[in-house]
Amino acid sequence: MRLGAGKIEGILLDADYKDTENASVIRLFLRTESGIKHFEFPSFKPYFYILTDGSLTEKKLLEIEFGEKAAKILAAERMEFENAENAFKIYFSKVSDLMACREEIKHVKGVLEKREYDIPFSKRFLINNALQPMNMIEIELDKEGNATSAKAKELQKSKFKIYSIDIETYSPGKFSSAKKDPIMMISVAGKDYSKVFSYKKKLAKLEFCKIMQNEKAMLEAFVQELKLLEPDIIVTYNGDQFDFPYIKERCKINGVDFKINSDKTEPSASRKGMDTAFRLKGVQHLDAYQMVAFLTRFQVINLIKYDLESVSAALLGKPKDKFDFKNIQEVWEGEKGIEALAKYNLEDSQAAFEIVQKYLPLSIEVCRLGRLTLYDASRITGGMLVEQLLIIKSFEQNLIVPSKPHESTVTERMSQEVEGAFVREPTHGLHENIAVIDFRSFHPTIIITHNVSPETIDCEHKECASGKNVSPTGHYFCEKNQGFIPRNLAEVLKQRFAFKNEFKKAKKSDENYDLLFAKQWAFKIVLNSFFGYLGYPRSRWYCRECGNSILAWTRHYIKQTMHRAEQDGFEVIYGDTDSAMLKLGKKTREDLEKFVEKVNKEVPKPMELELENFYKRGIFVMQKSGNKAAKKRYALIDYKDNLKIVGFEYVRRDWSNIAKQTQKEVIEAVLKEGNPEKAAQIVKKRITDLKEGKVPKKELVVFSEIQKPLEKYDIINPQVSAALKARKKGVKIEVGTIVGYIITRSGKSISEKAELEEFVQEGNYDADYYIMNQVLPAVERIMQELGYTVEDLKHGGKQTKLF
DNA sequence: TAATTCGCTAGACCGA
DNA sequence: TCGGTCTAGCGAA
Repeated sequence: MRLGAGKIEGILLDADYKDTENASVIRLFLRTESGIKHFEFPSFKPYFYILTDGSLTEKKLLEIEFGEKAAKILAAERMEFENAENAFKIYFSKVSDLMACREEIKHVKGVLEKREYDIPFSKRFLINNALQPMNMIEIELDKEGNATSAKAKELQKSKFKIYSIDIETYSPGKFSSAKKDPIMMISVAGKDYSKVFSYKKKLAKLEFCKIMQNEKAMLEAFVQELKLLEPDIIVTYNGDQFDFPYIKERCKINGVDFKINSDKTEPSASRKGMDTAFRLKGVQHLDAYQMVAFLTRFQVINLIKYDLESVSAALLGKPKDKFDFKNIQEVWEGEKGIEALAKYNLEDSQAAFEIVQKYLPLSIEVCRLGRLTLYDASRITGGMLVEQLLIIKSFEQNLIVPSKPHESTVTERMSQEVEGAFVREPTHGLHENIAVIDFRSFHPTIIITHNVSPETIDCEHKECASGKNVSPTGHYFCEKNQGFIPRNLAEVLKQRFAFKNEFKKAKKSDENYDLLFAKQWAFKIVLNSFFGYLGYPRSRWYCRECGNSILAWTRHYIKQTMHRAEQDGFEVIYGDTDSAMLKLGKKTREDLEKFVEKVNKEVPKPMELELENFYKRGIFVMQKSGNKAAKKRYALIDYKDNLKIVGFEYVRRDWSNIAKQTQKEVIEAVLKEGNPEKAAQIVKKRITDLKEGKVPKKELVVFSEIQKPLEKYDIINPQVSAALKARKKGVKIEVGTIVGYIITRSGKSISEKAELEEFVQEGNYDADYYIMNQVLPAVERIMQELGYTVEDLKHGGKQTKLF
């Protein structure tokens, strides 16, 4: 359609391919000055590799027919790879021909293996042409308007057109069903833009409402508006599962064209792992719920609950009022309070919009790093991101990519046991003047230091078998040739440190502050995912013995460091995986710094021990049962009075606020003020409040995730019991639902007493439970270290002794 | 379709 | 009714 040769610039939004009768053709979607356009690349053909015994020729390959349609290889080319022999690159006209061939090629005489046959065509194009979605690219067009080349342009700060949408649906029964229940309203929010589409006349007086005749007209107006706005990104909150499939179904029922893809076709749900995702072509669908899951996976954020209200409150500091959906039917039909519903609908869109604004830079860095569309980048896992990066590196370094393992291999790999890290049993009690030291990027630096890689393990060189890369497991790694994994990981590590340093120097007011934060974090994500990927059963670069060797080295190095510290006169009080806690005693900070320096002269580069911080005071407690000090739970306070609480109930979502808050205040009184009497008073006060029935229910909620279908539980614990009761009342409980429950006064066992928060009246709580099973256990072992018993705590101070 | 192990704790379940 | 065992969930690294 587009005629005339020339160049076009634009932001790359998407890549896919289109099938014509004879060919599969790559298309790139660009945000150009005149809107979102797509361009076709007919010269790029689908391909994969075969490894042969050397007996095959190009001519022979071209004669073979595959599948029912007798698909043929378009062209075959001999290839030279460092890590494979007698390889051919075989091209096809269509992806369907490739698929037919890859099924049958193993039966061709002379073919030993197929490789890179499962890399999607459009992803292949982005990888091979070094194209980064969400970045500027330049395309060259020939006279017919076909694109002949595409190349990345210089990095630039991009502004995207982002609009967020949300729907409210009619739900006379328990849940809405797209087949019969209409959409009541649709909100759209963007920068300086707010609109709600509906069809209730009463809403007309709200300036942001656009009122149509009926649902059909509303849907038409909404689709029309999207076409007009032409966003680069459409944001939803759970649009993968709910909004988009629902809108699509309602459009179908009402006979409305839902052609919002940038190529004017209808979008559809696609599989993404176990779930379905909703992919748009060109314009990118960014599901903020998926984005939040992504941020959680990579520990950028840590939230208790993942509904939009909680996420908005936690990330934006804006608590949203929850609409009372119990009466939604009356509201809609009687129109009483319907304005509040419209406002609520709009606020949902706005909240999702703002969440995306805040974290989009990180997702965009992942797009660039992995040459992934925003749709893919925002839903990717750590393992998949590492794999993508290694595929890119293989292409750049002229290496052929290993295949994914068969299912039987995966099962076998899953059954392999691996010994993990070392955790030292702490010295319990209250300690003063503590230093925490740790190895920065421990796993990655061990991989690089000892050249750990699937191709370097137990190499044929005799010298390597007794050299510096012999792991405590007995396996050894080549000293002569740097492995694929360490080589590329070293590059990631270097970039991560560079960006991290740049970010540290940056000021919040700097223009590129957010960008630097995103960059260093994106590299951190990849860096930390490499080790897991080596031991991940579906990995293409799986190496269990590599993983075991790395872990054996972590145990070796941290124990050695602790030993050295003791030799130098420090008291080691704790350590976990990559860290050690030292009591300075009579030693000075300078002594400690010298010690760190000394260790760093001993350990090979790029391994490095760092001083994390000095702490004024710290406390370690005993296990609840068993006569040992508890690992992975402690509290520290630094010299600026910052508390660091680790592992305790305070950081866990499955404890009530009242227990957590009391624990925090107790820790504060003990560590900051060194005042256990005050701590005892705090506990006493809480017990009194509980007894008097004064405690508001939001302080009593315990959160827990339902991790499997309710029927599948062998043991009915409190959260399952509460969930089962709630389901009967019409609450939707799915795998992954996080329920908040309260222990009430009605029932015998704790499970019987558990009810979802929303069904509990203020004041209806089992005070005894909250005293004996929440508040006291949370503070008991802390106070025990200071010589206080539970009885002391109940009375608000130490009981006078008889003597 | 999916990174891992180590560790702690609660509360149900179950047999004596 | 008691205490041991098991299921379940979450956090540290």
